[in-house]
Amino acid sequence: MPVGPVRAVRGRAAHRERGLQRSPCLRHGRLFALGARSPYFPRPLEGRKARPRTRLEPTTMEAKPGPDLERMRHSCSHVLAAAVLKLFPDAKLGVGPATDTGFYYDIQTSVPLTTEDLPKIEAEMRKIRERKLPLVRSEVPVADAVAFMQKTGQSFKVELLELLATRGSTAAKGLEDPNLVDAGAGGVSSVSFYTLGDFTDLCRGPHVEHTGQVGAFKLTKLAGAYWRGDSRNPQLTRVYGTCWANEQDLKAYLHRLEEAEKRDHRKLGTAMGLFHIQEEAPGTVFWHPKGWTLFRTIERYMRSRLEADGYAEVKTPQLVDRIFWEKSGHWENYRDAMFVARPGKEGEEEDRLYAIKPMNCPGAVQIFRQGQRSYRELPLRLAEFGACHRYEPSGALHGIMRVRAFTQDDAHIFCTEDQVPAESRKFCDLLRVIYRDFGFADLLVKFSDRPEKRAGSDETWDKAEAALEKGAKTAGLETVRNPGEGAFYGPKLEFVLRDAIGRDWQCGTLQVDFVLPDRLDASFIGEDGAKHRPVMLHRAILGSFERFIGILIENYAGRLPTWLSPIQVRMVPIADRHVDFAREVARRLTASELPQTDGGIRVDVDDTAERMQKKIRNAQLEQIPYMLVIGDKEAEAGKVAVRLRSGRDLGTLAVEDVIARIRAETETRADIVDPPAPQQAPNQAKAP
RNA sequence: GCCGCAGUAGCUCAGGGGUAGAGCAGCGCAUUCGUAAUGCGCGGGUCGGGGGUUCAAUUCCCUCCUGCGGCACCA
Repeated sequence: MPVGPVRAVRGRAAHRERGLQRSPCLRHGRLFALGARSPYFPRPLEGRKARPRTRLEPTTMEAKPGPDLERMRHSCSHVLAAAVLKLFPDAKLGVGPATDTGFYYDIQTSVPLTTEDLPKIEAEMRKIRERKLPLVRSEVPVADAVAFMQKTGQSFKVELLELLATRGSTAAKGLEDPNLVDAGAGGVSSVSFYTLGDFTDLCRGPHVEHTGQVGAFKLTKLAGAYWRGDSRNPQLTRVYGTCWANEQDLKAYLHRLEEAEKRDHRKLGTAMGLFHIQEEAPGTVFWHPKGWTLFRTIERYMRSRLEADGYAEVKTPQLVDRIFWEKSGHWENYRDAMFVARPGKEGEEEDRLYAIKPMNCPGAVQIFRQGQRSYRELPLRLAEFGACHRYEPSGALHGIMRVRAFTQDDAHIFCTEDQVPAESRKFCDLLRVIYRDFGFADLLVKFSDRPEKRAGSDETWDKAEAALEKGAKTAGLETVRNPGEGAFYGPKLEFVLRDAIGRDWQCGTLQVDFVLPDRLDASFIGEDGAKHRPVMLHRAILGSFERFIGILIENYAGRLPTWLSPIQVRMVPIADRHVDFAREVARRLTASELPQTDGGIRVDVDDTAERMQKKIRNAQLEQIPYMLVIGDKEAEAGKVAVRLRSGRDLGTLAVEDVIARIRAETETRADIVDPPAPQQAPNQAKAP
């Protein structure tokens, strides 16, 4: 029942619900509003075609909720509220809008709601639906509305009414209601009520005619939600529900949820033997051999791309005196989120307090500051696979996606102001190539400009924004404006990629920084012989390795492309007498030099006492791209029978041919010989 | 951090005030097999930690930890 949206909930892309919620770097509400006009890359990059990808979603329904479905869901939230009020007469209502897949209502009760209440509420809702109660709209003067809500004890509604009366909008936390821009600064003089039986709610509407038109629904979960999205406010109980035109659609939706769950990187990652997390180290990852192989493969790849693009790699200390962080400004802003460390000796005189680095940039500045820099050295690109620690709030932790220790593919480019556009462009080009190599074709770029609270003069910001914009433009990027969301020190581009099931993940960033060089006194000698401040570009492409690997796992549902697979080939000897030959083939594969690898093709031998069928089954379950079967025929001919994880049989090949295939495949970083079968049309960037 | 839920074998899960169970995995033996599960046998648990109630707690209560779903946060 949004009187005015408390959050921007107008977007409708299917990915919103699950995608953004799992994409912790996004300002949710903000992107929702932007989702409607996503300028994905206007044209495909030359060279390689986007890989076809499997796609679970969406049904037509979910892709295009349409006004009817949305209206129905909105009405369903009123039915929910009416049911709750019947069961809990003292309940105070907050807001209850429709969402992408259903609705919710924020409710405060004297006795907290529990999941056991949900079936009771559902039953009550069904009764209301059966009674086909009309939803009747009425226009009410604000004063009367306030009086009514006061009388019925609906204090949150009173608060909303007061906001409407004074501001004409209920928008919270700077989220403006696009539908109310014309309301002007003044407030409204009357509001609309909707009455459903003996339940009357403040609401803008529209609604279905009667409750019998509400479709198949199910209450799905309970969660706390701060009133008006502000953690200083009391927390209400948010009852979530999903609602569909009919039972079939509801079932289909629940099924899709299950399917998406199967991609969960926490489940898959553990099952694939990549990593684990345990209680004693919350929010930090134990990388197992296979997971670390994947990590290193990505790192090696990134390193080669960066080197080719003129970056030099550095490594800066983990542990730096607190004083340093005070200088950089981090202590002041992020002290609560920083880990600190003291020497273990107790009672010693020296009692310096160190902090584990939460970011790499101040360290990079120190390297820049050593000796005297010349303009001839610029742009100086310093890359660091920096391991950072941040004490993230416990509730934010999520598998390896949101952790307290992570490794960024970070780099800092020191340059002149004039060089910013060219450097931006160069970076955007690199980023696109890299995303493409990982199989992501869809990209959304946000341009976050000056925030209200900022450092630097307006002229500086004009320059910085213009430079960044020019860079984006020359890189051929279309951007969505993300007003007021820049860093306090400068504007940023934010790169959001879309995965195989349509979820968005913000990964890359490019930030222009005029502040830190000044704070940490970085300078270079210009052509004119005078000292100048460099501009600093902060940039990352993957974001964090941990999170990006999580995204890869979910995107590919564990079925990583060959170049990324920790094990690329599984030798399957049919009987014990074939093991020796299998081992020999494995040695030859290992000895073959693949691009981007340390040790050639990654292969292992299944020499267990299992039957060949079982070995193949195991290899399938492990999603190993190549299975090389060896029996009497192969051993005799010195060849191998090649099976792909798609189930395709390539027949019997010479070992050299297999090596050549895998080499070609890893060079192009695509599954050439074993393309995943698209379940539906390849993912298209839809303009909702 | 806040609200709700959960924690039982390596994994998935059942059970329940009176010495804990299945499937898979593991180990052993047999089998040596032609493209997604060979058979038989064996071992395995402070029932997340601490405290309380009780003759007796894995089960009930309190508390802490961790995880899950949201909210808030995300340099």
